Amino acid sequence: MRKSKAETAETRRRIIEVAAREFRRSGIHDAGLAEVMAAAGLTHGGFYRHFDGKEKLVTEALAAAMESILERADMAAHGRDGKSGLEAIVETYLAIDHRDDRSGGCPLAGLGSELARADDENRAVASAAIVRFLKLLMQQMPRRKSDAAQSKAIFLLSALVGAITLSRIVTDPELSVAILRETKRQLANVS
Amino acid sequence: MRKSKAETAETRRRIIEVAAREFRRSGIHDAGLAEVMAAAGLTHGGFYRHFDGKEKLVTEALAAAMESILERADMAAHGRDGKSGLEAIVETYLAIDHRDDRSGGCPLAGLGSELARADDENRAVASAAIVRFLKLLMQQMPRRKSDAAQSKAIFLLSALVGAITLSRIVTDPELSVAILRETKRQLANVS
DNA sequence: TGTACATCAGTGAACGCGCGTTCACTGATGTAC
DNA sequence: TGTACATCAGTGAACGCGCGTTCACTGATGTAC
Repeated sequence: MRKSKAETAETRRRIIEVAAREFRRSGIHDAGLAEVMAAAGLTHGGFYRHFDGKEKLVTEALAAAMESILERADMAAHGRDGKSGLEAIVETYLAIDHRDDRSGGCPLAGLGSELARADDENRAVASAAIVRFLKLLMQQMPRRKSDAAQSKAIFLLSALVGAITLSRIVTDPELSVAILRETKRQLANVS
Repeated sequence: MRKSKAETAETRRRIIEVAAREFRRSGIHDAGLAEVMAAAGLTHGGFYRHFDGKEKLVTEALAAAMESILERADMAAHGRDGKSGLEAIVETYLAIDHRDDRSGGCPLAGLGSELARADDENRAVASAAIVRFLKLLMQQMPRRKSDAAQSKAIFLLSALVGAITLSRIVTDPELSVAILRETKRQLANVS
């Protein structure tokens, strides 16, 4: 049954990718290893050939999820048409598609309160991603190195994460879209 | 061992109060019933004399936690000195004390991503509280019944919830306080 | 290049633990007369 | 008001289930010569 090195690396990559989705979809605790391994097309027993334990997988999956979100925000900022980079990022982030795509969405929103209780290593990974997100936002601003730019970036990210979180909690569909729409509208004045 | 009706009601109330703290401290899933009951000075077996199951307790605890936060925001808005009602609420909410008090803090921040995955009943309870929070914020505004007021209230709440969540995730203490400070600063311009 | 052996990815059963839930029991409270 | 019985809050043991982890085993890959 032994697999080639290339296949092993590919399998490991696939487990991380699948886990990143499952953790965001069901929460870190509620996504079981057997479930993740099955989604990767494997049985649960083989998990420990790739990772030392669930926590290690969480760390890698979190990093991968943040990477993909940052990439998406970066692409939005560059592929804009007429809009400013900030507007493009905000519109992408506060899209209904993002609200409805828990599995593929931003981990800061999808796992926010769980991350706040995570161990130092996972919080450090999330922290690094937050810093990169803030830098990405600042790069879209005219006076990008000023304290004011950092202040605005922090504010923006807080509003983005809070709005997606609230829009997912709320049971009234109209209020849910209003949260996204009005947060977008107000942020247009800020940036 | 039977207790008087008054004692029974008091015990039930205490279980809810303790649970509201434990759920926020450890997360809904990670706070066990035995742990909650022990914190209430009881053994776990008696739990089912008061509630049909864990989910029912979660609903009541969530309602109680939201109630207490709304009350605190309301008090802040009234007990202000010189500041506007909005400023007072924002300062109370974005205080370092609030960031550090997960057990007693706002459930929207402390349980946000878990609530987004909760069942309809619990999301409905959270929703009702969100609506009340928005109304409370709108009451502090000059043109309190306008669409613009609702828009600002939504924006404010998103930023508040997002900022506390992020400030709890971040491992760099300076960045953590900066998130609270700068969100406060930017909100001063909005309101 | 070919061969013999070691390595190790993956399987599936089993283990151990924690947690929600159930249950028989106790004895004080509540109620019917 | 007093008495006899029913009710039920709380206890602590036990159950059942899910989940993370371990383990013996298989057989293909990698490596030493």
